[in-house]
Amino acid sequence: MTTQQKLIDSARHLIQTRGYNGFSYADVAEEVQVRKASIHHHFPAKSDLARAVVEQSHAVILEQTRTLSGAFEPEEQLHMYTGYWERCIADASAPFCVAGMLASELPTLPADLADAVRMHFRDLSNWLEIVLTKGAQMGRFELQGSARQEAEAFMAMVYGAMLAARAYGDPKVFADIVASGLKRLVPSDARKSQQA
Amino acid sequence: MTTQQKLIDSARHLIQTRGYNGFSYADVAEEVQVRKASIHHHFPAKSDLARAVVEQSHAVILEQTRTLSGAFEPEEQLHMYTGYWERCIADASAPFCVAGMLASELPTLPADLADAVRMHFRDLSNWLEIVLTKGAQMGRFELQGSARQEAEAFMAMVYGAMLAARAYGDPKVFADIVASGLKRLVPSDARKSQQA
DNA sequence: TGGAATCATCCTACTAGTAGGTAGATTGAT
DNA sequence: ATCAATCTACCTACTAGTAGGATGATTCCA
Repeated sequence: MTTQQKLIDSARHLIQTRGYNGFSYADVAEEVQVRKASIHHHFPAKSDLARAVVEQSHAVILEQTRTLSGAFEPEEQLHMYTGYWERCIADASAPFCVAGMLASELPTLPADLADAVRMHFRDLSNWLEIVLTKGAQMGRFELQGSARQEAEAFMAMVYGAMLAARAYGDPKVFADIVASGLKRLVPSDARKSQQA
Repeated sequence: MTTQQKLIDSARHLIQTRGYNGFSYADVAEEVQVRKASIHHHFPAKSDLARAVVEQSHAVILEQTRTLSGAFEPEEQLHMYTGYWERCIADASAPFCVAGMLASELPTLPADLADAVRMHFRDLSNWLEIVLTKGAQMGRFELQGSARQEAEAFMAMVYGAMLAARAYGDPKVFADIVASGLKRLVPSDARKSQQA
């Protein structure tokens, strides 16, 4: 793996656990075992490094949602999305979404980095809206508001669940909250026939 | 107002907008128009100041929920709780809950401050659990899991909605998400009779 | 094929500025 | 006379970022 990628990986982990204002080039330098000046060679400013982290995460998610959308049913897609985070949080490999962490710090971020964060949220909620719309058309989901509203609400619950899991120091909290959120989308008659 | 209270108010505002790692004694000193050393006289360490902020907010919320619980119906109580934040976010006076902000930074916080944050979440979810239980007994709410689970999910959605509103830079996002969350708690037959 | 120039990478050494925090003097009310 | 509140002046540690040199691989060209 290239030094550049090691730097991004280290920065990602540090942002997830400590936030943008909570880590320094010195932290990255120690994790990757290079000098601070070497980081500046690859990423002149701290915001460049953080932006690279966000844009790479963004690209991965975009690719994965594209792959998922052709091959799986709407409810499976949602379940795979939440399941991904469930595993990340449970094994502590990624205890928080990078964009979620940065969103809480948004007012303090350099403009270019803030833009990258906003794009993540825009694309994620767009994808959720599409999945929910499709699921509703197929009769798999029962929406109570517009697909747009339900998508925002679902996304909010996922990020709120991450926050709660962190506050309680318990990954199970995330799983429980998200499970109840998924359950609410399933039509009540389908739920009853499953229970029977 | 005492200098001490001015310091707490300033710190609260700074934590809400910039987070614990995003503000310094120099920021507070400028807002309150005193020297840094004067802040250290009242709050020897930064974590002491932040803890005072959290504990004061905690006390206010505890008192308000106690007042509410005797005088209002469960659905009114929830509406007043979310309405409080709706107004805070809309007029930008308090664009984020202090404890929510600090929870995202939890791994970087001094132990005593982290404990204070955890207590806020514990008490808030306990209150929500009581309100939801009462509402369910009165037939005003239709819970799909245990009251405990529903309380955690509701809380997660409120905090996720704050995050989303910040990401989009639009207070209306918070209002929309929370409205859909409240709607979901109302039994479907009550909803139908309202629509009719 | 044998340099010679180029370039990316990484380094040591440094800067100016800011962080949280301390020592000790001054003020003013009780 | 005491004591809380505030101040000036300072400290050490750390921040992001820079200047410029060493290394080593690639490319250009005679």
